[in-house]
Amino acid sequence: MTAGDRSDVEESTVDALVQLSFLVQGVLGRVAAEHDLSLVQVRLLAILRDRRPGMLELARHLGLDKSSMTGLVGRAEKRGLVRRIPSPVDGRGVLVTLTPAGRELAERGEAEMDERIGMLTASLTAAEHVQLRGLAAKLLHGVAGG
Amino acid sequence: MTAGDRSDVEESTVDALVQLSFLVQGVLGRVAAEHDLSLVQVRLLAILRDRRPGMLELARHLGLDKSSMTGLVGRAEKRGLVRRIPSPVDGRGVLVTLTPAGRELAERGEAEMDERIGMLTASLTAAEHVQLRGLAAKLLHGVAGG
DNA sequence: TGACTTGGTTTGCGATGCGTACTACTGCGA
DNA sequence: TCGCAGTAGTACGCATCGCAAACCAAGTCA
Repeated sequence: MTAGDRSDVEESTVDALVQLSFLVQGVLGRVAAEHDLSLVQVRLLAILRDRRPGMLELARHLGLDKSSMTGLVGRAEKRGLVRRIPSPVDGRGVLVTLTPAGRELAERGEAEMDERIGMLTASLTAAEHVQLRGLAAKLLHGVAGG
Repeated sequence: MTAGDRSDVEESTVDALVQLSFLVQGVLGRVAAEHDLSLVQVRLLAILRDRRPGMLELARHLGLDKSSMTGLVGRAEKRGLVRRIPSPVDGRGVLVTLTPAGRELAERGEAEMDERIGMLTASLTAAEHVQLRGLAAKLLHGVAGG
């Protein structure tokens, strides 16, 4: 083993985590595709549900280059999901906001994803739900925290 | 709530799961990118580590169209990671196999991913490792099992 | 005012993935 | 043995996606 000091037990945890992530992303991707959306588009709409950011801020949130945003927002705008509004405080700036159609799609999509992912966890007991949330929180924390 | 019969507690489990999957995929994607590979390429190499499938079988494993495989394998071949071998039993068929360079990259990449994902779980106790594997297994099972 | 910064767009490039059409080989029945 | 439906792959055209570099216009600051 290249990472010689990691036990087999830990390796298999890694494996479980990776497989799980592919499972979840697969479901998300499939649901998104049913609405002719990519995962990035979904995330875009999700962000816009409670914010009205500029292009640069969006790029930061999505981990994309600003030049990629132009296209992403442009395509979403062409589909009538999103609108560009000139910033009232900065003549260069643009604020991106959901259209009613975009909001509707965002909400429907989110509900559907909740449902479909929820189906995965349907067989878990209440205690297992708690466990899972706890573990996820701990893993997610480890990133921000240290 | 559209999915009205799902409790808030369950909703937040879904959220945890989704966030976790993005976290893991993000790490994987970053490691892959450091080697100029996409996640699909990594999966391709991983499959080839212990198999020598045809294009169609590969497409099934990766959930891609067969026409997408031509390009994927073609690019990998151009980079010297993979080789196409005419099938000995089927004149139409092609077997895809790792070159030594491809195998080397696949192994190094896998080790690195194990390590990087392992860093996420480093703070978990032994008991939590067991929990996590158990939960993942249960979720993954639910898919195949029904 | 002039230099620099900053928010966005444009352009060009390559990767990715799909659908369709096409080629070549297989297997099978008459 | 011939002929034909089915199968494995490829080629092509299209759209999305993401990056990098060049560029533009509006703000900032000395």
